[in-house]
Amino acid sequence: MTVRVRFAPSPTGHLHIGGARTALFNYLFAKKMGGSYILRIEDTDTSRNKADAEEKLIRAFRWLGLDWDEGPDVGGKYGPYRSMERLNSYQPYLDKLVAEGKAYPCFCTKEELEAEREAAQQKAQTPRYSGKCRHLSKEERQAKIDANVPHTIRFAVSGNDEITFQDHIRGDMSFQRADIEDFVICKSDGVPTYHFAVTIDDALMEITHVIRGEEHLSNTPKHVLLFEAIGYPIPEFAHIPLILNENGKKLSKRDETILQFIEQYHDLGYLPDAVNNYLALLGWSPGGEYIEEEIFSLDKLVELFSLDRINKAGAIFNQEKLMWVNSQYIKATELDKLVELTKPYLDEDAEYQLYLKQNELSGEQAEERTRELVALFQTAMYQLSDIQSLSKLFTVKETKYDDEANQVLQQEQVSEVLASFAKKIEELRAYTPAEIKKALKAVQKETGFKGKQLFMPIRATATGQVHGPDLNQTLYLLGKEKVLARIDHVQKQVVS
RNA sequence: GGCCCGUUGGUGAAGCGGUUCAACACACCAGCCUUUCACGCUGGCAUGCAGGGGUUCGAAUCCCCUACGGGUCACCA
Repeated sequence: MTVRVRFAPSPTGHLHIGGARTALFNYLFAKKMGGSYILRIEDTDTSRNKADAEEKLIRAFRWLGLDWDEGPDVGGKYGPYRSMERLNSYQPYLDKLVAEGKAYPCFCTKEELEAEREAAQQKAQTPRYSGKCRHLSKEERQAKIDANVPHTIRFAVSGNDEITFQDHIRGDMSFQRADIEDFVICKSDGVPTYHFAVTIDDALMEITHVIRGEEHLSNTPKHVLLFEAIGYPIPEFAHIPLILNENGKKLSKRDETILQFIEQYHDLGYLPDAVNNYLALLGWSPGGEYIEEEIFSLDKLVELFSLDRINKAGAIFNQEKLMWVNSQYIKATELDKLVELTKPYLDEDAEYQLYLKQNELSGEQAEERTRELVALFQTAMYQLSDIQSLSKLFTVKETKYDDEANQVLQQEQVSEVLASFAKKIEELRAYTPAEIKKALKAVQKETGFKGKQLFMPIRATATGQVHGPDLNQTLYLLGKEKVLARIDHVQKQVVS
């Protein structure tokens, strides 16, 4: 049997990290098993569908590199891959279930149902459908249908036994049939509900494994019932634990304490494999010899993945760890590639553009400067967009001296070191990192100060901070004029 | 509230009845490297595995109860 899995989102907005992680697990499993990974759009909630949502979803997935074998845009033998284009597939099953008495029309209005629900809740009872339309006589039914009374179709759940199924992650699951109400499988506008659409779709598309979020665990008995009713084999299930926010709650799309859309990570300069890598580790971990590693390429993840190593408990999303994973990928990226990826952030940065202009850098020189910057900050970037704040070190006109810097500038050797250094760089025939290094050496010789006593005053003076990238390179990129001006400023203002 | 699911450090997690079982990673702290900084490296960080009962010669690992957390109870998916 060939494995066939699917990710079946509804097109209601951006792809979020939970969906991406579910899709990733499906993808990894399919690839690992040599099976097919299918993208299917469940758009039966016509009122909530957003026009460009599918397009955004697809763009985000393409960026992540989770390509599907069958889907709305690439087609496939089991198409179409949008529920609303599959209406013809659902109808015969609906008719059959009604004809067999396994489903029936329900004429209750939303208002009636709502009232019943509220009444039940007031009495602290579990709200559930009364089943009143189930017992309508043939004649009553026909009369209402002839009178065009709007109706839904409900699935008739009867019996007292248990519904059981196997979950790859949780083991044996069982639910009481009596606890499941007669649920709606077709809405009054003739569109099937999600429950009906997914099961028919999964059945007809010959899906072998349903890997989805834990929020669907309690829906699963309904699906099992439907598979049985239409006489199709029941797929295997794997309900993966939820991704939680830092308060341990299920992510809500309105939750703004956390960046939860893939697009946001794209925009901030995350590398797709870093996102995949981190997401894979949320709720899953490789066993065996790889247990002490954390960085895995997509191919490696495919190789290592298995459903039984998925955790049971929900996982709190930790943005810091994602950032760290991303930084590992940035460090491992070849400079040429990294420059290419980072350049857009500098291109859109007004301050950097101004800096290039003021330093009369254009064309190849500008490219070279960009490259130098990226190289300098490669180990400091956690996100590619960090280049914008990092590069302020060079582009900002007036530097602010922070407390630590001011403290350094109180030291008594500062004035002497600065004076010597200013003189030395004035004498330089070329203002390059290599020459600056020599000048620093010369200052050491002349003043006798070295190490922190030598470098700190200069770094603090030139940048206003005591932390930063390589000093030679920093001084070089700052430009001679700026460095001299700041030395002058410090000599006059801060010291004394 | 009913029904499900879960509970190892701040976070992700390893562990799947017994030779250090409380790995590893993020974060944090300390030190080293670097004539400065960062990267990196090294070390520290749960006397205990939600709590209480069992089972067993022996339990984080099996069973039960309690507590807590989460999911779900729509003509949403």
